[in-house]
Amino acid sequence: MFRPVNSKVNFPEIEENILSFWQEKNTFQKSIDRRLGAQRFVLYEGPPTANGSPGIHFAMPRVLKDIIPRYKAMKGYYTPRIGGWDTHGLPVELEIEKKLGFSSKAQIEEYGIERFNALCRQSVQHYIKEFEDMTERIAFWVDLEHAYITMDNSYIESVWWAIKQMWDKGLVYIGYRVTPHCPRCDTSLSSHEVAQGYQENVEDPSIYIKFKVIEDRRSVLPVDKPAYLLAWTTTPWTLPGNTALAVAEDADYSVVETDNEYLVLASFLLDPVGLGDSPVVLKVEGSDLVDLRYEPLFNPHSFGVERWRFGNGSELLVQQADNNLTYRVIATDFVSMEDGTGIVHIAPAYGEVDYQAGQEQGLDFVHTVDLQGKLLGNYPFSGKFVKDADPLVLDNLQERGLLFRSETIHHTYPFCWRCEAPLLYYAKQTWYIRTTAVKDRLISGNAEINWYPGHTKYGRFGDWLANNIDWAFSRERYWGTPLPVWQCQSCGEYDCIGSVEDLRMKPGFNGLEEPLDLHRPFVDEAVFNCPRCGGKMIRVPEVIDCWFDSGAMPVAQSHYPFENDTLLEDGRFPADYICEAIDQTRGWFYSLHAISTLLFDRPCYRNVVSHGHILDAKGKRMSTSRGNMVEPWAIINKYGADALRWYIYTAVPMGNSMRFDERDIVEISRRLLMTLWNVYSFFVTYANIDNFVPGSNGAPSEVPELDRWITSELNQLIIDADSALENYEPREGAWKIAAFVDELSNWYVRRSRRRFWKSENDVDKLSAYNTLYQCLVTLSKLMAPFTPFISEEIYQNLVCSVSPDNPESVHLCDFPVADETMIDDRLSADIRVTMRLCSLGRAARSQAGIKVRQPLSHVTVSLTGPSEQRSLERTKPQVLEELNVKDINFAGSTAELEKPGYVVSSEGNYAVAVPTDISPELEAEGMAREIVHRLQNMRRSAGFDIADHIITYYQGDEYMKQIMENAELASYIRQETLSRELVEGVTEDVYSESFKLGGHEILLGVKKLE
RNA sequence: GGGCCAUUAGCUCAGCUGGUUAGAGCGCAGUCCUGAUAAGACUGAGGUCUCUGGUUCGAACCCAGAAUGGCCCA
Repeated sequence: MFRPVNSKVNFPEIEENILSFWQEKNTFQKSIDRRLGAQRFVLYEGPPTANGSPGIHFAMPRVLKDIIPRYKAMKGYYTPRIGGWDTHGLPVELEIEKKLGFSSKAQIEEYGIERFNALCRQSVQHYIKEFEDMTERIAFWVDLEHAYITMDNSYIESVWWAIKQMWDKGLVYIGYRVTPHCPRCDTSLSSHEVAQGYQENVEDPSIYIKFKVIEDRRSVLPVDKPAYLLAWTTTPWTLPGNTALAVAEDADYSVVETDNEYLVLASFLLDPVGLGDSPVVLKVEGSDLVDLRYEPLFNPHSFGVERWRFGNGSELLVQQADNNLTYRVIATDFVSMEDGTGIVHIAPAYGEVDYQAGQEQGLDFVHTVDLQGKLLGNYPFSGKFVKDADPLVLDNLQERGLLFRSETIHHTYPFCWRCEAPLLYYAKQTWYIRTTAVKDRLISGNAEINWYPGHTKYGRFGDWLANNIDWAFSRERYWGTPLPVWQCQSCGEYDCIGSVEDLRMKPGFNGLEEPLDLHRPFVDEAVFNCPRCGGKMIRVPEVIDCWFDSGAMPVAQSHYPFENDTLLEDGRFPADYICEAIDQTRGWFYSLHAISTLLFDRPCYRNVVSHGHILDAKGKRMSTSRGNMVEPWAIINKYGADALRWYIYTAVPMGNSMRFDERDIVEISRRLLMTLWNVYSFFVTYANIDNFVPGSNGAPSEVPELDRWITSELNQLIIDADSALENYEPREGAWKIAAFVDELSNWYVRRSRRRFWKSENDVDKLSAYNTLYQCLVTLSKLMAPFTPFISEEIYQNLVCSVSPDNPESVHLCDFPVADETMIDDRLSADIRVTMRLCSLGRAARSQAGIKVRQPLSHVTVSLTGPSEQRSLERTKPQVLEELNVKDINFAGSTAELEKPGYVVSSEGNYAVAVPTDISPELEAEGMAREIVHRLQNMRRSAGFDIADHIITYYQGDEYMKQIMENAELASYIRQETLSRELVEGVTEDVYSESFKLGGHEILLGVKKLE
């Protein structure tokens, strides 16, 4: 006996029970252990940032991650998978700052880094708990007990090791990076923060400045008067940092003559600049101006400021003082012809594109502003805040006759979202990793990776690699992996530390206390002696980019190489599969790839799925401020995790963004899960009545057609689902499964119902039971990776409850293997024709207004050709029954069908005609069926069990009496309604209802037999 | 401002290598079927395949540009 199943089902409740079952049986661990020794299939878990409560964005990648290893485990792979948590970084710090009401780094230092970091640690620990609950509830099977945590000492130590490897290869260096910097908070802002602080209509100076061309180098320009290049800027304070002027190579420039000088600017901009009426003495191309040299407005050497020059990558080399310093004109592709003069002032320290140009063209680099936004050196405006210095710069230039024009402009400018100080684009000292040194290998390694969707490979990711720049990986913050670099206070020597042991063994080491915590401020106390000069080595203040943390997980999760030193040989590296949202292309997908290539010269993942983001039902990005976040718990508690999982697999093609609409989940629950559940509950109900025991009897010599058909479909489904998952296309597999469930319910079961409830226990009935049983059990296995809960529930009851020899969980089963000999394409085609004709027949009936319950003598059909006619001949009984007709006639053409007395329905080359005249005999038969229908409903209303036998009472007019007394019809009615007899006269003590059927009154009563 | 992706019925999505009249589900209106079904069947209404050009005998599909939305960079 199977456990009885109610057709009413509460999925969340079932799922909770299954979760306890898995926990009790340790099923996840067993699913791994049973494959010990088999080939590994490795998932790398991209660690979620444990900051804030898990939203639906958290559930999505995890569901997509889960399905593949579950499938692989069933396919025989050994699939241990380790969870992980990203715990460092600015978002965590910001949350604590908010809590403490801080708005600057100074406040953090005042409060104490130790206390501050303790709060950060506490915060992520709190959230990890919430994330774990959600992970478990959606059945993402991953080892949370041994999850790697990026803030653990062992993790940090591996990260140090990785950095040291790169250091030893000469791939770590100090350079500058231009970042949006808040001079008041003394910190860089992330792009997200910058985006929050844009203000429109900000007033700024708009000035045109003259740069004097060096006489002996201006062969292209007339020489009788001094010549000036005219440039434009809205940030006069950056002018002391100017080291080049840029032109557009293919643009036209004009040389304009005024009283005592020549001015050079883009021809297109003569009018807007106010020189439209001045005589143009010469026209040149931008390329003609390239390499012209000009005098700096402010020679840094005259104002006590250092001059540097770009070397390799972002490296900067100090330059000798030069009182005759000149700069040159360069060509770049970012010179705008929409405003300004077509000649762009370049200050590599104060702009991203400026900086890049500096790097690419080996320009000079002059830094004239400190981190608080005050000008350095001994300029007339030194010590002033940049915005206050602007007018003084203008005065100075005016005095020297170098200011052509000065006005104001209103534009959009970014401000600090916390303190509203104007942000400065500012080159800061930053530690770099020279990823460009392995650029070719990054690109060739990418060729070995399979991307889903495929376009990302040479699109978004490939482009990113092709334009690779060195990785600025240091951060001037507190809660992060400390950069393991120490510097000598005396001679400036640097040393990189690759392990805790390494540090402790340093001569003169002191200061790292137990219990060990490698975070600031504790690590900052570690000091040792300089190997070169014996001076005191102290750690540099930076921590590292948390993307480096997560990108180092292939080694750091195993504390490699301090433990697990066979990692690279034993199959745990590289990963077979990783999966995250598309924004990780330049995030984790890149940091993994870069670090792996730098350390091991090879990629660390073979297959990567990048999925799109979840948007709200209107297609807008979800955000707390918009108030359109979807709370995953609410969805799960209402519909269950299986429904949510299925939705995530099927809603959109991989990589597209997904509009989340709760109504779609409702539909999945109803259309797929409930349909499946009802098939299952139907099976159990009748199987229990008949005491069906699975596999109790061999197949009948001739397997009935319907059973062969659904078995054929089932085996095809196995192939389809298998290949879909093999190809990382869960959506394809899910669709095929859904289509099968639909066929199973709405054709196989619908057509087979009578076989299950007929009273004889013949081979046909047994075949039906065996077939439906096979379908349900196989489905539970096929669906196990997709919908682990309902699969388990069905498997437990259908398999475990009756045969304890089988694996104790569906997740410990092998993935089904198709028996291709059972696939019968001809039969599939036959049934397709049958379904089509039944559909048309029903349509024709509907048009004619004749209920299906009313038998008809025949239908006439027209088909494409002889093969389809043979199809129909083979499945004729199905059509007769489904359409409730006595016979089928064939017509040569559709035209033949259209004769009087028929209603035709057609589609393509198919047509079905039903006759509209109905004989009294057929009408009586129809009436009998009508009565059966009413009695069945009454049985249900009266609360009888399906198998209860009854006595039926009736009272009606002469016509009704004739029907009830007609031997054949009465026998039919008795059989259908399990009535022992039909008795005329309805007594008070029975359940009764009256009906008017086809103009005839009848009162019916039913009474259960004891 | 640049790159990638998307845009097909009121909604969510299919639509193969360019080839007959562009499909499904939901929703809506109606009819029917049903002792597994909270389901199902049938009919109907609903389409400028985002727009504008181009290529082609033929374009939802290929090309160019634009718009809108998303992501990533500036």
